[in-house]
Amino acid sequence: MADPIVYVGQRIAAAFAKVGGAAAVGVDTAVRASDRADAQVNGSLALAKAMGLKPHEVATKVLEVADLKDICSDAQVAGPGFINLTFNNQFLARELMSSSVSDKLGVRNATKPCNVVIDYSAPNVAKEMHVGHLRSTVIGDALVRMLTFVGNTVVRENHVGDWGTPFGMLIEHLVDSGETHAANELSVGDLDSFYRSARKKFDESEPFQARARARVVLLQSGDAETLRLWKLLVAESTRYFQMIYRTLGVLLEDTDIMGESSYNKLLPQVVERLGKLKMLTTSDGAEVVFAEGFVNRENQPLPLIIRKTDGGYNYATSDLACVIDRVERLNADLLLYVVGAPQAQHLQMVAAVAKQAGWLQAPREMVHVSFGNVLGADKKMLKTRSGDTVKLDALLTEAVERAAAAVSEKNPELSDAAKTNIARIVGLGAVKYADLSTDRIKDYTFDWDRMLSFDGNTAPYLQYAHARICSIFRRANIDRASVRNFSPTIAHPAERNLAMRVLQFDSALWDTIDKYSPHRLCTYLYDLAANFSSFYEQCPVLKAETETERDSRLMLCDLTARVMQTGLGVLGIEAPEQM
RNA sequence: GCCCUUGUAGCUCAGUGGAUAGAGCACCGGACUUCUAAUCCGUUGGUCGUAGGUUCGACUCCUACCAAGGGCGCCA
Repeated sequence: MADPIVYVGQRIAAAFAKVGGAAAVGVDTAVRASDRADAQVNGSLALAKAMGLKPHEVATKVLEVADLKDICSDAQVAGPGFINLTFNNQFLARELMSSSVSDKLGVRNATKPCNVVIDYSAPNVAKEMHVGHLRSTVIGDALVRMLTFVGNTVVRENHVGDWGTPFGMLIEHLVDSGETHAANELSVGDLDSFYRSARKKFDESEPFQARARARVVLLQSGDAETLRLWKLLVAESTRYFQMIYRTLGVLLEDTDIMGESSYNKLLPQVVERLGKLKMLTTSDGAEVVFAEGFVNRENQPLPLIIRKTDGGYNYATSDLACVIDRVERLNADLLLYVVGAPQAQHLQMVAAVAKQAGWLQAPREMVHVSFGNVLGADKKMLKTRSGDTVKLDALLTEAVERAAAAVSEKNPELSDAAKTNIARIVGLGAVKYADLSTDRIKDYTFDWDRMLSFDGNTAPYLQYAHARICSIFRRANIDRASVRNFSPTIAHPAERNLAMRVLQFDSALWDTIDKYSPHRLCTYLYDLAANFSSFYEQCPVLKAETETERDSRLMLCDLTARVMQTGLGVLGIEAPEQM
């Protein structure tokens, strides 16, 4: 356990228990980072109230009892009864060592590793991926990496929209266009025009509508020729998705696709099982479940529609099938849904019904990792100048182009190959980081200049800090791995700030995981970069006063770089060695 | 109409019931013969939407209201 704050927390909690006895139960004895010392403890005020004593007295007693000699150089009561703790430098050095030689840089493994199924990305077949898919894909990818990093088994599921009524019209349009021509159109990535043409025909031509409807029936009844045409559409789209995922550098693969169609066989079972449980009600000709606590406009109970009046299933049925499949086939303990905020009520209803049916029993749980929209400068949904949705591949291309211009300007000596690679890493990193670094629940404003800026809470700033460290080792021709056993000595304040920050990686990552909020790790990494930049200005490494100091700083630099690289890594962002 | 989310500096955003609410941008002023100045250091800037309540203590929890966005029966 590397984080000094977590470490001292155990001793403080023990001291509180000793002082307060039964009164200390339920009192928040948490140790927190402080701007007045290294850490502060506020629990004395609450405990004093419970015991009818003065907070200052309680704090004093806690300090008398607490065993802090080996880790704190200073511990005192301040203000009304706060305890301020200052760690001694030997303790910090020891913790840095343990972090440096640990394969996970001091990050604790999950106490109970579990099976996590993450549902994310979810583009639609025969439709372009746009900025709306960016958030789900990028946030989902970061969660996959973080949860895997701490020892969980993670299953990626890409719930692609590959089924339903639109496929009637898409298949008929495919027939009209001719398969070869359609395949060409789809393979150049111009999926939207294919979809729009189909839609246009559907809206304008009644005979076409009739054909489309008949085709849906054929598709659902498993007609071989129809399925063949459908698979053609799916295959072209899958190739396109994979191209985007590779460009974006996310972990999703073809084999992660579990489209809506995958659950077809389970749908009748959902109805059957709900029927047996006597949960189904017929309402306006549809078979529905009334989950408690949900009402419609007229304040009447709001149903979850399992089977439509026409006998077809809809997305609620398929989402329930998903729950069953993930729990019973994949043995999922935790089901994450990285899905936009508008789906909140739907997912709540699905969860409520799944629980009521006994398919989702505690401690298994379903969590909606909800997120807001990407906005343009006008505060409305991000659109192109002509008012169209922004295509994801165009957005990524522009990001890399903009980064390339910046790289050429700032570091013209780099080889063309290096420039190309760095531009790719910086451009994609900027886009991903902009998405990850604000609280996912909120909408965020998309702004090229800000995300590619080298100042502030941006990917390039963090990547630059990492590149500078690499540069130190490259200049001096020192092997990074060779300094990892060096014993650090903490002397300079900037050195100390950096050390403290490095040691907080564990708690920052866990805090991020507990809340499924990548922006918390971003904030930490930004602070780390800022602490490093400050250190870099004030503390010469290669020209340190003594060899001991030099070795110590080399060790601290290497550890900082590894935390940065690993931290960015679990966010799905690369850290180049040169910029 | 009911429900959900959001509201913090001019702008973009952090903020775990705790002490004096923090960054970045912008503005203004400094620091390159130096391990990458793509950086650093400093100044200026606040009714935490409004009003109550709970609490030793509230940006944080509760209630009401205001504003913005979203959801509310057979699309997904």
